[in-house]
Amino acid sequence: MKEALKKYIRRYVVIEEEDFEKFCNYLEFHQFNPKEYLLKSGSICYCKYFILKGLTRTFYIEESGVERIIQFGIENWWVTDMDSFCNEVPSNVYIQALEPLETFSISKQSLEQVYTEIPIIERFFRRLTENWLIAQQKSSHFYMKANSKKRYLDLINSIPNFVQRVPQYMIASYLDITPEYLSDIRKTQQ
Amino acid sequence: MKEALKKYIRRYVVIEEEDFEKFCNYLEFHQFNPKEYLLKSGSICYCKYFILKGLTRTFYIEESGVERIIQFGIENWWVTDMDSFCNEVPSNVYIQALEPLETFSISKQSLEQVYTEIPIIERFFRRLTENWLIAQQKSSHFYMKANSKKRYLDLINSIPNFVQRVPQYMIASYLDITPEYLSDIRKTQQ
DNA sequence: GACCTTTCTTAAGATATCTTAATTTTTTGA
DNA sequence: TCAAAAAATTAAGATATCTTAAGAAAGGTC
Repeated sequence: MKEALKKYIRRYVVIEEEDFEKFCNYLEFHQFNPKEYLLKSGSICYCKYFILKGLTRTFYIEESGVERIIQFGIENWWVTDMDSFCNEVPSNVYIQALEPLETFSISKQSLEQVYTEIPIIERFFRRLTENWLIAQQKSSHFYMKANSKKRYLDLINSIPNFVQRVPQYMIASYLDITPEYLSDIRKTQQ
Repeated sequence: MKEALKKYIRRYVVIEEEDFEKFCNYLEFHQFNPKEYLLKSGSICYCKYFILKGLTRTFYIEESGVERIIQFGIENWWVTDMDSFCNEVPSNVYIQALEPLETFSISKQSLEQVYTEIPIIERFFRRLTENWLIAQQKSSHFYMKANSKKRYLDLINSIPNFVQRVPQYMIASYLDITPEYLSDIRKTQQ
């Protein structure tokens, strides 16, 4: 189980077994049922979660009451609300399990301690954050220049069989289009 | 001149004079004239630039030939192409001075060395990147839910007298709308 | 100061996407 | 297994934004 995490970390840094084990001592294993919340709007996000198995969505609720999905989390992904986690401010998003979920979590407090005790882990998270930023930039530029259809095609091609795991109206919400229009796109597509 | 940078770093971490001075030894002072390029598409971005004075834009050119501005850089801002810098791949953006520009730059090679020699600087850049990510996330969510007019009003309110420093068609490009439509928005606005 | 270039504005028609509302299909839970 | 709830589709009319094209204003240079 820890192997997946080790492999993941080694994509970013060279880490000794010993340091990895030390890091693992700070992690907690946590399971969630579908529809259960890892985080609710209004509370502070005190953890980062590494997804071992399952699927999450991160969304906020507009004034109009509409839910907007801003991120999905899948296997080998860290999920958290960065703003709330880093700045210890109340979150305005929800993080919810969509499938039976298995995670490792680490608290902010632990993580700060880890950064000082195991510098290679701070390096790992620095690089991870850099890559996350790069991905976020790319997707937001792609989002700007591509129309809805291209965004949809991009999504279904980027993560194989991801679309099957999530109801279509959530895909629409993530792509920032209405479910009706997504339906339209799919019709003219096939 | 170094004071601005020191002050900036101290917004993120507690740093000793000594460490700061050590870090400064790796920096190079660099000036650019308006329209001069800090980076051109196709080449690798080997530096991060800290802007002491002036203004930059980062843009790419679409297949259609249209320039799309994805970022402006102003005083007390680090500019670089993160993807190209971190992964040493050819950039697909241009970074250009719009005003006479004064910067400190640091090369990737130096920076890697600094990370190992002065851990507090690695922490600084970790936190900086976290905050950058948070800002990027916020702006991309705002962008999604707000219409053009709201995006324009948000921009003119967020950085005082920024709009005066940049031609309107560049503002339009940054807001991802046509100059004609921005003109329209401004008309109905006042 | 006048001319050439760049930037900004105006307006008309075109298009992508939304809204609303009704209908059909699929999923869920008792 | 069936009824109720949730999700997906369809279609018509509405709206935000774009495209094109032309004219007006502003700025830079000899």
